[in-house]
Order: sequence, then structure tokens, then C-alpha cells
Amino acid sequence: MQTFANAIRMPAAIALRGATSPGVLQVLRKGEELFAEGDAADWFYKVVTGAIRTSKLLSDGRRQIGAFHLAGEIFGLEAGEAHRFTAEALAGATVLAYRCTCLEPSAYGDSALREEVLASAIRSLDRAQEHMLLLGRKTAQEKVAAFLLDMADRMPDGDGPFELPMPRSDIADYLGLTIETVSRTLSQFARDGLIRLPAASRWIELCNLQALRQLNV
Amino acid sequence: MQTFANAIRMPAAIALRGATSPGVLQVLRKGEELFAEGDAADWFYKVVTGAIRTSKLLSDGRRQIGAFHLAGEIFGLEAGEAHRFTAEALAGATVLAYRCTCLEPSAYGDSALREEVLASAIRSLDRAQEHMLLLGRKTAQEKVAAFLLDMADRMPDGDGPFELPMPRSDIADYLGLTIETVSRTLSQFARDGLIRLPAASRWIELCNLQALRQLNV
DNA sequence: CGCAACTTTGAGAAGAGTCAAGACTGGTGG
DNA sequence: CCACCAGTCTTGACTCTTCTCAAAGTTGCG
Repeated sequence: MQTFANAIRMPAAIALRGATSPGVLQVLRKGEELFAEGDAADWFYKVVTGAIRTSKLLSDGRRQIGAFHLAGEIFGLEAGEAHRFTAEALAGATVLAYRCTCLEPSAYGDSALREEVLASAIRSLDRAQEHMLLLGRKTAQEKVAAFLLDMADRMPDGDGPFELPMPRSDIADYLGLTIETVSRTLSQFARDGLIRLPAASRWIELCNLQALRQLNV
Repeated sequence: MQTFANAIRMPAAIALRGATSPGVLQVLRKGEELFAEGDAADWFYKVVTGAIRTSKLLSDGRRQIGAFHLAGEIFGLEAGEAHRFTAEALAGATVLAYRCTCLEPSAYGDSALREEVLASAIRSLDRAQEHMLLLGRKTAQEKVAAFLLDMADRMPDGDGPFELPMPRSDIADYLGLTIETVSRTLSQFARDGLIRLPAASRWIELCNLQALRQLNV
């Protein structure tokens, strides 16, 4: 599960000891796997630039993406010895890696880091709760509307068109739909004037925020 | 949202300062609400006995239960000022309430509690990831099979028949199904010999663990 | 310019939902 | 101790959203 590649990559990472926190900077290329389900969980990570998707697989290949992590977010912490999900870079990304041991009570406490980790875990849990509501109880239209509003919100530039950082297959696996349903729903939204879909397939402009918010229940 | 009732109930709680941790014991009757979505999040909780369900609602009443918390589990922590979900007792339950402020870095650190809270948050996140996979990607049969195996696992007594602590409606809202589908799926499992359903509707016996595990992918 | 990957669209199938009725359970009160 | 009633659960018939399978259309990179 790519552990070998990780081992190879590590020495090239830039140590940052002495900086604000003892992290190791790691550069990821598009689609590159940071760790896989089952890998030893010796490190956890904070996104510096780019975006990371975390996902779980069923034995027959069905996939659920649990979250897209953007700059500042912490992920990869585990209760046990092994990672319970896979983490991959959406496009190019950089992350800071921290040894799990630096959270141990015995460790000379970087208590600021411990604080930050707890706050981040609580935020992740909050988002997970919200996402469970979406997966379990929302219709396809509501799912896609919620996704568009969330992405637009998290995009750095204000309003106007924006580029989604992921393909339709990732959107589908995040929303618990098929790519066909995602595509059909977007086309329907465009026909209804809620959004505009410029030629480039990953660009989207939200035209009727009110209607989209109404779908977001 | 029942904040008043909470305020009334609080004085009756038994202070436990001086015990292993500074918590306030609270007794809940069947179905009683501990806090609701939107309530001020001044306290978080640890289950002592019984079971708590946490849930979120859409404006039209659709509900998603995020988790059933059993003894030892911590829940109710929030990133912001308000609770983002509702917590209710399934049957009678007792919980320990902790002030959120006791996690602040400035507070005389009960660092053991802080450790415990972080570990619990990570476990909750892990379970949430697993549940998102279930909600987004599993069929009704797989959902019910996973639920039965999980419940049987968490029941104190070994194997043999056990009593589910919740009605079908809670199971449905936990699995992202309707009560009819839950009921039909259980009946089908019983017809196929995977389980036995004694007269009392909440009792279940798993007869073919292997087949159930196979459905659990 | 050409190809591989991605996206859109269509037609039909199927899983789960909806609506409705009836059966059962467990608790209450006579 | 039994009869009744409200709430819960099961079952049936039908609908509909979403999935599946298939094919054609685009995009973007080399």
C-alpha cells in the first residue's frame, strides 16, 4: 500500500525543527497517496497548500470520500496503530507531518499543538456529523446544492466562477451518488438557471444562491 | 429548546468534585433530552450507564442519528458556542457533565482529562468515517447486517439473543433507511435463517454470523 | 493533431420509499 | 386476571428516485 514509496519520499522532506512547530514538510504531486488504509499511523498531518481527500473502500471497490481537507486542517490522527482511511492529494499539495508521539502526555508538551489538534478533531467531527446527515437523509439535488455552496464558501476568491479541484468521480464518492447522477443534477441546475457551466468542465458559477440555499434545507 | 428544563434539572445533580475527575452526575429518564441542536455548549458529557443517541434534523423533520453512545464514551464537545446536534437518552441513563472551560489551556490542567477527551474525539471520528461509508455506499441489507453485528459486539453478555435498546425508527434514522425497509430486511434475514426474531420485537438472535459478516463487506 | 481521460446523455432496471392497512406488544385500568 | 388501547411493528401494492449499462461528446495534455 505505497508504504515503500512513503519511505523513499521521507528523506527528501525538509525538516522544520525550530520553526513554530516541529513538523516535516512534504510535497505531494497530483493524485499522490500520502498514506493508505492499513498503513502504520506514525504521523499525522496538517495541510499547508492544496487539498487532500480522505477515503475508505469496500472490498468490491465502492468508495466513500469522508472529507476534502484544505489549508490549515489537521488529519490522519488514529485511535489505533494503523490508518483507517486513505489520504491522497487532489492536485499538487504540501503538508506538514508530525510524529504521533509528540502528542503523548509524557512528551515535552508542545501544549499549543495539542490544543490545536483537539480543536481540529472537534471541527472534523462536526463536519462529519453534518456530512452523515447529507449522506443519510438528503436527496441528490440537495446533496449537490450543499456541495456547491460549501465549495464556493471555501474558495479563496469571493464570488464569481470558480474551479472545482476534483473530478466528478470524487464529487460522486463524496456525496454518495454516481457520477452520472452528479452530472445530470448539475445539468438540471444549469437548465434551471441556478448555476452556469462554462465549457471547461470543472468551472462553475453560482447564479441563484437563494434557490440553492433553499435546496440546502 | 429545553434549555429551561436543563436549568431546572441542574441543581438536583450531584457534584463530584474530589472524585477522579471534576464532573457532575446527571440522571436521565427514558427519552429525556440532554441538550438540543442550538443550545449553548457549556458542558460536555461522558456516559456512565445507559445509552445516548445524538442526532441532527432537517427543517422538514428528516432526522439522522449520528451515533449511539454507550458507557465510557465522551460526546457533546463543540467547536463553537452552540451544540450542533441533539442528545437524548435511549432508555434510562446517567452521564457525567464537565464544564467546557476545564479544557482551556489556561485552566489548571486536568491534563489526564484532556488526554481522554482527545482520544475519545479521535475514536468518534473514526466511527464517523466508518458510518459515512455505510450511509453513502452500502445497500439496505449491508447496512442492517453491519448494524446487527455492531450491536451484538457492544452488548455486554456474550452471544445468544439480546435486546436492542432502541425502536425501529431509531435504527432507520441511524442507517439512513425507512422503518419499513428496516423491518422488511429483518424479516428477510429471519426467513433466510440469518437471525431469529422472538415475539418481543426488540429481541434478536444472530444465527448465521458468517453470512452476516459476508454482507458486511 | 490525436489520444486518453473525463463528462454528458439516454433508456431501462432495480432498490428503496410512500401510502395504506392490519397485527402485535406491552402497559393501564377495570 | 383479563380486556382494551396506544404505540409500534409488519406486510402489501405501487411509485419514483437513483443506479446500471451503453454510447457519444468534450477536454486537455503531450
